[in-house]
Amino acid sequence: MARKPPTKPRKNALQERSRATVDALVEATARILVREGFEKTSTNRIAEIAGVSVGSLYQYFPSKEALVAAVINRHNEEIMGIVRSVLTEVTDMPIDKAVRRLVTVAIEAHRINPELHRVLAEQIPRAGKLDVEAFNREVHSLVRAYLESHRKEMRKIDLDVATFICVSTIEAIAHNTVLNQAEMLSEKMVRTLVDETTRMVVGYLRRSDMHG
Amino acid sequence: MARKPPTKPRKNALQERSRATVDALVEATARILVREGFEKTSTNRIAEIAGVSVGSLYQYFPSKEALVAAVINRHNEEIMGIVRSVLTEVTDMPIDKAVRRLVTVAIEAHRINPELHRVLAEQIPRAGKLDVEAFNREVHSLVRAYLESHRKEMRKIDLDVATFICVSTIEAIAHNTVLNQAEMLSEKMVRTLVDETTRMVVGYLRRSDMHG
DNA sequence: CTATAATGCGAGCATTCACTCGCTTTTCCT
DNA sequence: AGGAAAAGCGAGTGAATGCTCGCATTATAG
Repeated sequence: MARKPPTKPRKNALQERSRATVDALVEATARILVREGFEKTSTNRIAEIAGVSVGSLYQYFPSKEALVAAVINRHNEEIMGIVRSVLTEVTDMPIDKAVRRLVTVAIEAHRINPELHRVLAEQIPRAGKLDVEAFNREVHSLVRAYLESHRKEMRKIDLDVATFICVSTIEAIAHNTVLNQAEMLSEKMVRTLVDETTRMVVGYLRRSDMHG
Repeated sequence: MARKPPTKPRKNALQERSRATVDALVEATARILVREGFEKTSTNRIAEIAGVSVGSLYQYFPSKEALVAAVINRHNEEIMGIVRSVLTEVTDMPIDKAVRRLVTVAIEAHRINPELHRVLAEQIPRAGKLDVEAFNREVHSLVRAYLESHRKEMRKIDLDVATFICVSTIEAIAHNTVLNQAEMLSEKMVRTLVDETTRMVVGYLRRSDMHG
C-alpha cells in the first residue's frame, strides 16, 4: 500500500506577493522540465530557479508531485480552452469544414509548447493521471455532442465508436507530426497533412450519397 | 553537458551460468517495472528479485538504464517480429484484406503484455529513445513497401504521407483501445473497432472507382 | 591436482534529494 | 505605532539509491 503524496496546496496564497511566489514556482517547474528533463527536476532546483527558498516552496506545495501536477493542469487547461472554443465555433458547420478546423487546431495546439508537451507525454510518472483521464473524457464528450447534432450528414454508426476513432486519429497524427517530424514541418507539409487527415476522417463519417 | 550513462554490457556472458544470470536480471527488471512501477525499480531490488547480488548485476550492466534498455529492446524485438511476419504474410493480399489483418494484429500485439507496454510508454524517461526511433522507422519502411507494391489499387497520393497517416492511426487506435478501454474489450467490441478502423483506412487509400 | 580465469558476493561509500524547523522579514489591521 | 498574521528563509536531516571494491566461490585448462 504505497501512500501517494498529497496534491492539494498546503496553504492558499492570499496576498499578492505569495501569489507571485506560487506562479514563479510553477513557471520554474515547467522551465526545468523542458530544459533539463524530469530527472533533474528537484525541489531545491525549482526553488533556486524561482528565486525562492525551499521552505517557501513547501508552504504552498506539499510535494514535488504537486508542483508537476500544477504544471500539467495549467497545460491541460490551456488546451481544453482551445478545444472548447473551437468546438463551439464549429457547432453549425458541416462535417467537412468542422473536421478540417479540428485537425488544424489540433496541430496548432501541439505546437504551442512542443517541448513541454513532449516531457509531459514521455517522462512523467504517475502524477496527474486522473486529470489526464478527465481531460480525455471531456474531449470525447464534446466531440460526441458535435457528431450527434450532425447525425443527418453521417452514415449509420455507433456514436461512441466514431468519436473514439476520430479523436484517437486526430490526436495521434497531430502528436506525431509535431513531435516526430519536426524537421519536415514546412507550411506546405502541414497543409498536406491537414488535407489528407481531413479527407480520411470525413470519408469515414459521411454518408456515401454525400460524396463528391 | 550531462554525460549519459552507458548502455552496452560491461562484459559478455560466456558461460551458461552467467547467461542465466543476465536473463534473470532482465526478467526481474521487467517484473518490477510492471508490478511496482519505474520509481520503485532500483538496482538493489532488481538484484534481489533476480536472486543475484548487486555486484553481479554490475558485471553485466553498466547502469540501471542499461537494464531498462534491455527490457525495452526485448519487448520491441518481440513486436517487430510480429510486424515483420504479418507484413510478409500480407504482401500479396489486396488492400482491404491486408489492412484488416494489420489492424487485428496491432491490437493483438498491444494485448501481449499491456501492463509492460503501459509502463514503457508512460513511465520511462530518456533511455531507449534511439531504439524507439529505429523501431518506428522500420515499421514505416515496411508499411511503405507494402503500399508501394499495391499502388495500382490506390488513388494518387504521396506514399510517405499515406504511410505516416496509416501507421499513426492504426497504432493509436490499438494503443488507446487496449490501454484506455480495458473494460469495454468484449470480443464483439474488438470486432467492431477492427471493422471501423479498416473501413476508414481502406476508404482513405483506395481509388474511388474501386468502392463498393 | 593446480593455476588461472570467470563468476558471484554484499557491506558500505558517496551522493542526491525531498522535506522540516526555528527563525527573520514583510504586510496588514487598528 | 505596534502587534499579529502572513510570507519567506536556508542549513540541516534522514532516507533512498546507484555503484564500487576486495574477497569468496565455481568452472576451465594444462
